[in-house]
Amino acid sequence: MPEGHTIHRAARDQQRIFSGQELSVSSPQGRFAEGASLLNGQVCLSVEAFGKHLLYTFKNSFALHIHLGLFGRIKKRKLPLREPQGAVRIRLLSKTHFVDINGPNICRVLNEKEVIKLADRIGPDVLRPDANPNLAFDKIKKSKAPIGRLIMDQSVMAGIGNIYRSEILWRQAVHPETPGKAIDRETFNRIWDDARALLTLGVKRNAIITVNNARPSKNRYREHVNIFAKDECPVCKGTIRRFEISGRRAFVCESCQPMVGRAD
DNA sequence: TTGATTGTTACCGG
DNA sequence: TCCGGTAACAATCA
Repeated sequence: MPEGHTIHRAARDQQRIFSGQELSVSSPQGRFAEGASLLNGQVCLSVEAFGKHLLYTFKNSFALHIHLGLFGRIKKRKLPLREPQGAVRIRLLSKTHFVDINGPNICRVLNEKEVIKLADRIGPDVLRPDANPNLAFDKIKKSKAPIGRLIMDQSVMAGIGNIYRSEILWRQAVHPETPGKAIDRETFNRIWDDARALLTLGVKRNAIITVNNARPSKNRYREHVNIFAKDECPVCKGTIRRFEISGRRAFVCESCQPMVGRAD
């Protein structure tokens, strides 16, 4: 489910309802009971996203670190409380709302030192205004790894997931197997700017939308994409090739995304 | 029951 | 030391 836009949207929503509030923190399945007890009754100072990582900072200087992985979900509801559904690892409750986090890959309490360490290993986040894209370009221009791997490597740049990867490179006419060192600054800027624009739209609409003029949302999470999991290129009508990058499926239109600067 | 999935990390060999 | 590959883990649904 989650790419960067999901986490940023969750952070935005929960910042609004939780910051400055004393939270009740519990672990319905008992699988995070020790962690929950460290945070229970504490005042939440902020809820922030770093790439796909979600960080709740509490007044007692501890922080809750969540990563949803491939399957995790965040559900935010107004009171009254409902029974937890499925694998709820942790439940956060204020006077007005509660949030259930199902099946996260990471759910743990960090001290201040560990928070710094976490922020350090995450690359510039396309959705954060304080991000420095130069850090990403410096790594890309030195790498012979394919650009399709690099833009999804969260230590190079943060926020892009498997769907946005194929979509952004198609929109910018860049072949995913182009070596990083063959990407010039102008091309990188287009990729970065498009990623920022698409993920920003994703936060706003709560959906992955990479086509222009997508229909208005229908109350329901819905994708509007060009080539991801599709067979035909919407522009040239050619066949979309399916292959893998680092074990994740990738899509390319060989005629709209010509390969340049292949290293040999 | 099986397989597929919008993700990350640890570990190992070259 | 730095890669790239593989396995493990997480939960849900068709």
